[in-house]
Amino acid sequence: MANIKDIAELAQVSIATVSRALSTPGAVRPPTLQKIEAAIAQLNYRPNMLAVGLRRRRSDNVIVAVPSIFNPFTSAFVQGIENVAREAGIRVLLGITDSDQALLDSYVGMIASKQADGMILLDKILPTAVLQTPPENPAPPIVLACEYPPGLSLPRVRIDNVEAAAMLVNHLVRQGHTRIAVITGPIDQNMSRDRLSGFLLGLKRAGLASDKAPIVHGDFTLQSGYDAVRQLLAAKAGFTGLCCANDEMALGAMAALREAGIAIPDGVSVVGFDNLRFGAFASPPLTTMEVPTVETGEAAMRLMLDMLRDPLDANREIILPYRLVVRQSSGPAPTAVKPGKAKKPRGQTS
Amino acid sequence: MANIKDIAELAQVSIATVSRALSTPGAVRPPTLQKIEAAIAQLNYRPNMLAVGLRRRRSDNVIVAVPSIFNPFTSAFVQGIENVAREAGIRVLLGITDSDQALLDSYVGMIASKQADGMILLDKILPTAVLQTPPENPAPPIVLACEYPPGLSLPRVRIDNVEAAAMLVNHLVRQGHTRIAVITGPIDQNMSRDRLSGFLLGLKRAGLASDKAPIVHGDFTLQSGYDAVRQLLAAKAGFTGLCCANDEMALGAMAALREAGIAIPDGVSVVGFDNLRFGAFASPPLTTMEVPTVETGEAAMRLMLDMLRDPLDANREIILPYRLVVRQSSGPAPTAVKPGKAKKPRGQTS
DNA sequence: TTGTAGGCGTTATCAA
DNA sequence: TTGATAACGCCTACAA
Repeated sequence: MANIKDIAELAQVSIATVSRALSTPGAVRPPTLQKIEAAIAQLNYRPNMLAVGLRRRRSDNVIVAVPSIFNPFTSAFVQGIENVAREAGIRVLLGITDSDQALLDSYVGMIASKQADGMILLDKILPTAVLQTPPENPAPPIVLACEYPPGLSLPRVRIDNVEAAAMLVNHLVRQGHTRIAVITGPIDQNMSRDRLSGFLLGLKRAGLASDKAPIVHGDFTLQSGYDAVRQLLAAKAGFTGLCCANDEMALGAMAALREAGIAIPDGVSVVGFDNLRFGAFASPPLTTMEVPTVETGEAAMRLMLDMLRDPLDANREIILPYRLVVRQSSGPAPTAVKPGKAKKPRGQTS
Repeated sequence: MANIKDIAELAQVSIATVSRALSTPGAVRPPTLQKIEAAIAQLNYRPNMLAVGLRRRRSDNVIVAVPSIFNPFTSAFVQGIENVAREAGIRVLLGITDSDQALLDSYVGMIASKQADGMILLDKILPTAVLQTPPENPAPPIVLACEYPPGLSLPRVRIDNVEAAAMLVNHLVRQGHTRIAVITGPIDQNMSRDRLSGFLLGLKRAGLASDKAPIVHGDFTLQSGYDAVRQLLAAKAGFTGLCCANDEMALGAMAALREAGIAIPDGVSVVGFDNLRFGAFASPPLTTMEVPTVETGEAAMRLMLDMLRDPLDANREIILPYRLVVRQSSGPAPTAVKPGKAKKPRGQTS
């Protein structure tokens, strides 16, 4: 593979000039530039970015640490990051952590070993390096997109999960629902806790006893939504509204309700969170809270670019908007509160 | 940030010894090793992988090029790649191409610029560098996981989409279906074409006129499945079985059927492809063809490791198994074809 | 077993 | 505007 020296020889100039032609073409006389460009084309030369990075002391890589990629939210988030990374000439390294501390720390280590310039973190756990906060050396460039402990002052991007969740409850309350059950996400996640707080806040605001609301803990999977409803029904929790901490669980929950012969929304109104595309085509289409997934990734990457540019300045927080999407899975509360049976899920109008 | 020289000074040895301690600890006397390790710990030293790569002439990065990450199949595929990459000490770079030739070529360029050692490609397009096949310099290390033009001899991993699709048709045929419609994926993709061929092959094997089967082209999205069914119904294509080239379209198709008041499977049996997890919780649960998504990624990465180890040897093809998953969206063909409202079992499109 | 020294391919600092 | 040349941090013959 040709290197800068080969180009210099072929073009009859010094390697310094070739380097300049590459980085500051304006500083090279046009005829010289042309010779160099010809040589580059002829030898099909590509600068060795390892060497460039070694000299420039940066890699132009940003590592994105996510707990799992089996997740539409993650996909969208990564897509957003890619969008702005690409036009900034930054490569995105994907690190899957399984929420394993050692694994996450090893990815953070890639910053120290110059394989990446910074990290965007979408995980419930935090790197040891950040938690310990060694006072002398500054924390590595990290942007948070999920966990946000109060003590730390890292740049972060998020939505107001609390208010968004409260708005979902409010939507049900305004339809006359008073018995509202909740399926939470994994409660070791900050986001899940926030959404739960929001659901409870919504109940409280409506004057409903939030401490008596039936609450089941799920883990964001379809199966856990399904199981949660079975559990609620077995406990005879008599509810007409069901708030799920994400759409995937809501879809699982709807499957369980159908199986139990409970009509949606005539028997139970179901609302989800995230506006997954599958929700729109469910039976019936799912009412949900739309959160800006791609935009979250874009904002996170912009924050990272800021931070890389000026590590001190970028201590910011970005809060993105949310939006209620009403579809047919939610409707007026039945007058008599009893999960009736044998009604086939019917109808939808796009 | 500390470098190897700092360690050498602190440990009172030469940098060569430190380097050895890192790469071949056995070649260093234990007491010396201890001093070095102590120094490394004290200075919190991490080797600069850019410099290591420059010397060793490799990056230990593999780039994975995918058209989009908004796709459960892609997610699983990448997960599989990560699985085996991690234990091989290889980092995975994710490149999203949007199926854009220039973008893909720019990712391939990362191999020439030493940012990555090879590429795993899950896309319908191929790099210019591969297509042109410059006779002198060998093609860059690329593993194919989707497109597989006969002319090329790159390592590849895939499933037998043709036979798998035929098996789906056979499943319907054995239930007595004779009027079977097909929704294809984007036909510019090899995989879509294969699945279509397989559907047609299945019809032919059953003695059904495959050239008269109603066929609508979709693009693998929920919406396109929905639209396709509307189109079929509008054309009065009178079918009792519906083969979709992926689950996502099948779910969209089911939504459209429900909307039209057609029962599933009593009016129309629907089968999909991929065994998406959402299919199991659909209404009714979707019959589908399970393909080994994670395993495909794992196999692709193993092929890549082989290729990196010995570029000449690794000209192989791996074909992975598939499995029919029967759920409630498919059932016996109705004896009299009159699903719900407003539909006659006559006429056809193609 | 350890040390010396010459690259790996670039960039950047000086002079010229 | 161009050219020498010294880093960047590490690895690896080759010597000792």
